[in-house]
Amino acid sequence: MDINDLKQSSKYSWQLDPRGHMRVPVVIYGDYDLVAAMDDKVLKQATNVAALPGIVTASYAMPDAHWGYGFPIGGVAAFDADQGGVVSAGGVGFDISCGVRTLRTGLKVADLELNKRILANALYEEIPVGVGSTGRIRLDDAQMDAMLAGGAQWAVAQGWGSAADLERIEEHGTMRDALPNEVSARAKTRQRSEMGTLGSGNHYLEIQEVSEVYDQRTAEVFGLHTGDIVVTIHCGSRGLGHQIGTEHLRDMAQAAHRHGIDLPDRELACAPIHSAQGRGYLGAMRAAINCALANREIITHLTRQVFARVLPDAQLELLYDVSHNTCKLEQHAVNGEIRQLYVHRKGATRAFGPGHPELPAVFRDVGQPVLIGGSMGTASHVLAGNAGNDALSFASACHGAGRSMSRRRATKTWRGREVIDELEERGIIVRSPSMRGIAEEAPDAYKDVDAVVNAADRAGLARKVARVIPLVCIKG
DNA sequence: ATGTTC
Repeated sequence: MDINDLKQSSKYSWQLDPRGHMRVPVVIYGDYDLVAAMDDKVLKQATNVAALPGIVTASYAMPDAHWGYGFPIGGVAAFDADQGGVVSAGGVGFDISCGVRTLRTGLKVADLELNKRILANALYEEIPVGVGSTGRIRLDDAQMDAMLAGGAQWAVAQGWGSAADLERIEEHGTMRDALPNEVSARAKTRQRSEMGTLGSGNHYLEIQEVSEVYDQRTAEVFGLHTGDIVVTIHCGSRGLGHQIGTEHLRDMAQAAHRHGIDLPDRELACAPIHSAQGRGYLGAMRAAINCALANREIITHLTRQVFARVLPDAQLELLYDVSHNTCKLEQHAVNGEIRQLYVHRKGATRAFGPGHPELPAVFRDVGQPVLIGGSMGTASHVLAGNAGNDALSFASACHGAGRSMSRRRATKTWRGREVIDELEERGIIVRSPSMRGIAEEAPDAYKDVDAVVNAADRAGLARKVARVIPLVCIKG
């Protein structure tokens, strides 16, 4: 984008003041190079979001932002229901509650040396991955509704997970106020056999090594040390979330006029929070959040079974589980006044700072773990929510590296096999059913995750704690 | 992201 259109509001933020239909400014976080390299559509889409009814403070874009459906991916926007505020299916995205969880293993790099390939093969064997993949679990109607209401707590109660994990999951494992009855039969049918599956696209399961620690005190609280082996799982709500997104985008676009909402872009389809349609979407979306939380818990269970067989000394303990495609009702201070706001984070991670009452006691002093997944073959990062970020981004940070090249262009640029061979030479084992998927996900189709994370850190959104590098990647 | 143009 032409960065000259923006005024630099701090060393790592850029602002567009309200004009035209905008009700609030746009604020984009990043250094000069990151913001200048962003597609024009990021600014256009963030500007459109700034025009939606009931938006509060600003329409934000994180340092990894790129253009998406309606809202930018990497977008954060909060709405006040009592001031005509809206909820937007496009503001959450198709992969509802897509997110990341990281597990500590108690292993060091040397423990993996002999078994790395065996482990990679066993994980690839046991964890269903790829488009349309199904698992061994089948849910009947009653079980489906219980899952959609209970999330990871439900999974644990079924024996697929560990009760100790629950406090280390956002919402303590269960998204409240989910409405399974608002989820269509078609969405439920699509999900019936997909519990405990990774999916495709940018989803993955990685075995990683902690390569650097930046914040010793926080890393100690998180239980991370240089040379530690961790497992990170990135996936979402599979066919169910996608179906809910598809249906509600369509319905919201059709009904916007009836609600008196003038959409600057049809893709920004939304409905008043105080409307049957808004309530219906929120209920279904929360059910999809539970689906994603249950899904990641089940995949964790499968992962533990594989480790128990291959490396019985390992103890997989959850560090934390974060979602980065959600709309959540949260309390935020706006100009000194506490307000209840519906915060959309689309490709943005919640990053509650120290002392936040939602956090489990273990993180109370240091802030929430903010898990940033890199692209395949590159580093990932663990950050911690910063005091004061409430005023910067409704306590949000980036979610990953962010694409810099379209999937289509990536498939014309790389062959999957070559990408895998190159990674293999660097000691990274990749297993995937889709060579096209691998080409789409080639490391260079993404921004530099280290630059993105540095910008988030320096902008004050979240602070760097540790960097991890991949050893094994099971890719969708 | 996605039973990958339902």
